Amino acid sequence: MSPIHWEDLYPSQIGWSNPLDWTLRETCIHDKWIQSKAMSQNLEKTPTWDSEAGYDDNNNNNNNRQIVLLEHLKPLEIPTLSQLLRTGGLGFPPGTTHSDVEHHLHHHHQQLQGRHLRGGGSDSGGGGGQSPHSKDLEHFAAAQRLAALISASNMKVPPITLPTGQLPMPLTADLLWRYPNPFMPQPPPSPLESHLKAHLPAGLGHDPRHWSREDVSVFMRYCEGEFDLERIDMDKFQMNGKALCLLNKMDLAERCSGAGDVIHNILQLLIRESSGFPPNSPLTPRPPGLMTPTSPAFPASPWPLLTGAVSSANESAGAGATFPTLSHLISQTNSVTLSPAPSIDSQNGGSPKHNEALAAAAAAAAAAASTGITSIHQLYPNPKNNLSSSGSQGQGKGQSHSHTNGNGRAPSGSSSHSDSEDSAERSPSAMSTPRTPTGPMRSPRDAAPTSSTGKEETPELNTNGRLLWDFLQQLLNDSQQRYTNYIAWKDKETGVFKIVDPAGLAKLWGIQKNHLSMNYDKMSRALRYYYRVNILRKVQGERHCYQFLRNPSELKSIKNISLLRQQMEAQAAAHKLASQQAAQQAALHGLATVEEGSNGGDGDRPESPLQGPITSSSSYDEPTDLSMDTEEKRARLHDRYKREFMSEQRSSSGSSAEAAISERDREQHESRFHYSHLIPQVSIKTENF
DNA sequence: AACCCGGAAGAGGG
DNA sequence: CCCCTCTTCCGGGT
Repeated sequence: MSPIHWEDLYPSQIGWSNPLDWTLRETCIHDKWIQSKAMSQNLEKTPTWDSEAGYDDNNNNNNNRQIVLLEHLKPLEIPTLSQLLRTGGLGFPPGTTHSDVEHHLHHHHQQLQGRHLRGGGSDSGGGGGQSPHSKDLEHFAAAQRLAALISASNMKVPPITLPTGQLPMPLTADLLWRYPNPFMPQPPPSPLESHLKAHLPAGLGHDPRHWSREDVSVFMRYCEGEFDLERIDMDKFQMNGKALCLLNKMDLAERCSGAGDVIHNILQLLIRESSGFPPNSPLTPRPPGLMTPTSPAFPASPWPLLTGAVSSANESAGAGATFPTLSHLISQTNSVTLSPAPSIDSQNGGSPKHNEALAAAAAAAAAAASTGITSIHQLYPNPKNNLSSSGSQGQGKGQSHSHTNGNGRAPSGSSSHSDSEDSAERSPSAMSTPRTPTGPMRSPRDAAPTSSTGKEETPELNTNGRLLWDFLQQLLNDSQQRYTNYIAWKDKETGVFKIVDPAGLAKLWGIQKNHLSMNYDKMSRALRYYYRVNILRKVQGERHCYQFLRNPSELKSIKNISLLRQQMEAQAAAHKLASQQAAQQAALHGLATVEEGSNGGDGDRPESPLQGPITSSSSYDEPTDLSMDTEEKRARLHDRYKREFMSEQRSSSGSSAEAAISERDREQHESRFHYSHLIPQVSIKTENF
């Protein structure tokens, strides 16, 4: 049918190189070739990769070429690997496992090469695709097509740095394996796991991340003996469990060549095993799996997180090579419904057994995934020995009380943290997986009726960390204080926080937004945009210190910031007029505004503040004004003011509604979340600097 | 040098 | 197509 005979094209264009080494173009050709054979009925259409469109290559800093995060995964459109395996979609008999496929591919690749070398390649033209040979190819192709499908969908995968040379294929089988399918159910605990658990030397906790240095030694010795490993140089393992867990396969291999693999796998098993189901991440619970660092098949964490988690910050390091994974931060707006089974999921559909298994698997995967993360973050945030002096403080507060004015249920508004959590947990991610007791969300706070149930009428925005302020809030209010090495409250009451690690935080943000070239400069620009809407302000004189001017609930209830901005600016305009008049008067009196000027021009609006900054309604003037160029800005404000006014009029209740909202908000939240000290706080400059 | 600051343009998603 | 929220650059200041 097709004028082009891919059969002919295939071998000549691609040759018989290792599919894992194919270039984009080769992959494309291959795909088409395969397509021409209509080999797979399960896969509707093969995406073409004839362009580099799939890559974010237009960037100047092309060292950031990447394949994107798994953000907008559309599960139902993508057959999962397991599904394909089940249905034979890959050409493998049902029951074939992930690693089976891998082995199969490898094995046959070798055979293919051999055959080709022996001249067998020629049969591609005549075989019509049914020879064992082409069958083999189909297997390759299937894997690749799956990969292509995955990438073709909006699915985003962890950022990876690609070599600068020729373009690699979009998602080679290799990649596919490395970045396991998110929906691939985690296998049940293997016998090995059980064995491990049962046979660990006494005194060794099951969670390696909690091991002390001595524990690590004990463990290494144990492994040495138990698994008959070559001798391990203990000097190279003078570290605690957390550190040990941060070593990736390669790190381990360096330290104990032969045993590295084994050690790594064991650790991964243990981690997975021991970390039941950590609480949801502060941010978007992400689809399970994709980044599970504990994937049995590829224990090497997909995100090289482990490697550089610590130093990441400083190393402007190329691309995503090093930094803690934010996988759990990755949004899942479209929270992945356990992809595979449209038919299967839902509470009572299909065989309960299968259902259960799926759910469990998903949960397990999720757990596993967050596990890795947790481990990472745990390394940082250790509340004890951490710089996060403020962090610990925040922890106590944020976590337990500080907000819980209504005992019992977590007021959605009270603490930002509960907020975040709230948003995270209530997210549709409820996906097919019913909230089983083992669900990803069983944490202390969760024990209490989750706010998800009690979420008030206030339709709070569920931004899930996609907005910068939300992202920051969520990191700041992480119930486990995992990010205090990046950002921490200086004074939660007043909303003052410090970016401890600007570069690192920027990277996290970059990951979140999938702008891997994000840096502090850019991120801070975004922060600065918040000044004018009174979401943030800079704490004068202190580096990397900012202050939230609105509590999270308030923020969340703001439908869109621009509205807020308009509102603010309108107020500002009004206020400005007033203050100008006042100023004039003052000037007349010779009082002037010395105060204001002295304070770095920021004027901290000491004026209005009586009621606290948050008082959106009563307003205080705009932060902007400081930055403003009077004239111009004023004009602009006026403009906006008018516009806003009009729009308000239009929106019927207009100002009153708005006022109502802010007022309600204040009522609801202010009591639990005061920024009331704002003013003093702000004006206070931490001297030690 | 490392922060800050905002303007300008434009990307990208909704 | 518009709007919003950044992202990316940038020139300038501290």
